[in-house]
Amino acid sequence: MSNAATIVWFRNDLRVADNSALAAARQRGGPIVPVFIHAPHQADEWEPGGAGRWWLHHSLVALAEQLEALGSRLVLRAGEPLKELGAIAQQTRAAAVCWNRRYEPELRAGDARVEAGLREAGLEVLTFKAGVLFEPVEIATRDGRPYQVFTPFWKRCLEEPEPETPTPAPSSLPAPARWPASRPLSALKLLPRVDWAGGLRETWLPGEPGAARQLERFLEQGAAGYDNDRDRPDLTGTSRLSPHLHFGEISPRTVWHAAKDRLRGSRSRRLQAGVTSFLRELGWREFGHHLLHHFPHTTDAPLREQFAAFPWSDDEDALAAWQRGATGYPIVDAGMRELWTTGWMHNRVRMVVASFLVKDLLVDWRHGARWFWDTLVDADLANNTLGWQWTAGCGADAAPFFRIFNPVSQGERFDPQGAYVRKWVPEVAGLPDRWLHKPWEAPADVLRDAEVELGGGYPQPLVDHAEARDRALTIFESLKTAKAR
DNA sequence: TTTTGAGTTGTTCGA
DNA sequence: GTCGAACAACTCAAA
Repeated sequence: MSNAATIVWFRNDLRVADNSALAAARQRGGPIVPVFIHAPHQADEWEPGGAGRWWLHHSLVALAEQLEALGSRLVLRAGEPLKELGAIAQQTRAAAVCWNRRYEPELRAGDARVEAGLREAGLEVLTFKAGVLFEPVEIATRDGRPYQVFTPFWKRCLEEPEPETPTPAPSSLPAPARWPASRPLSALKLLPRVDWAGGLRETWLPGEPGAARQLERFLEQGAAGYDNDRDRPDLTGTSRLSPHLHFGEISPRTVWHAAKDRLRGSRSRRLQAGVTSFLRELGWREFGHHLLHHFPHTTDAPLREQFAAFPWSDDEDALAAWQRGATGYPIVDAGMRELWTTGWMHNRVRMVVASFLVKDLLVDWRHGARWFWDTLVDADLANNTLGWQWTAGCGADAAPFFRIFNPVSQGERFDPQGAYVRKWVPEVAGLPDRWLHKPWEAPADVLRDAEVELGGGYPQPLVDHAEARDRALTIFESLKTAKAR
């Protein structure tokens, strides 16, 4: 055992439990220097948006508290990671730097440069798997190629050895003789200047304890019904773990094993089915990382190349109406407003609003991806890219081009009593269920009784869905013939 | 190399 | 109201 200090560089792993880098540093025996470096220009093209920065701020507060409870601290810095880590290593006489690996293209390249620089400076660098269940390079087809279809990908993952059992949080962390300088959190300027985050505060508890609580609550209350209820935005049928997973406040291994443990001693078919489909959703997260690792250009370009020629509309008014939840389709508007207020949107509704933007309004999926990126607290490059490309039909799925969501029938199917729409679109709340998802079809007297004025308090539909659908199908058709020629 | 089976989440029409 | 078929053709993954 060496007595030299070890730096643990925290990034998207803001937790002390099942943190491989932290556990390895602890094993080395010397003092530990936990560091977070705010480096907003690491990924120029995809800098975190406002909602993500809000979350990060609070997650850092929580991490600092966790570390203090273990007799340690969180050293906050801003600037070039290589420079900062080098300086901290000198001050603390550290011999090694540990971190958990990331998979986003630009971050991965940056990490490689930092690793090379630190080694050049004579430091040991140790990196670990902690953010995924299966690393992108571990999973390949028989031909050694990356998977592009989910089902065989996940089947293959399930043939792997079970993900490692999570390691518990260390019971204490030895402090260095002298702490290096740390900036105050406020200096990172992560919080919005104008406080628009009230809805976020009411909805979320960022940080490791909040993540653990959320997982526990989900496994107790949500897991058994997950198979059925996860599609219902009017219920709390989903796990709502996405932002916690994104910031690494809980590890996917912890989620995996906790979900499996929940099955122990239970013979409930529903619970079994719920846990299986929940784990499959974790699998989609894995698949997103797998694809982004192997196809790094897909953040900004379609995976299926013929889609590069898609004649997207540049209707900025339509995009703006979608963004502020004023399309005239209640389920779409409800989703967009939920997003704006809480920094999150139910997964089923994400598909509906995305399909509407891309296929009804014919707006480039990249505009949608950008908006989600800026407004989601769980904004994650891998998941966001996969989701939008899937919706647009240009992604990994061999997409049947006719898969166009009907915002009315989706609303009626998944928000049957209208609780979700009424919550987020109060302008139409007075309508009876029958007309709630299609106010423009309601008779005049029904509208009057419900105090709904179309084109006044609530907009007329931006487009006619049936016409929009035909338009989209025609364009998809032309893409095909263009390619055949 | 060639063949074969299959692909998260849909919609609409007509019986 | 419910159900099955049609919506085309392509690409992926495995045999």
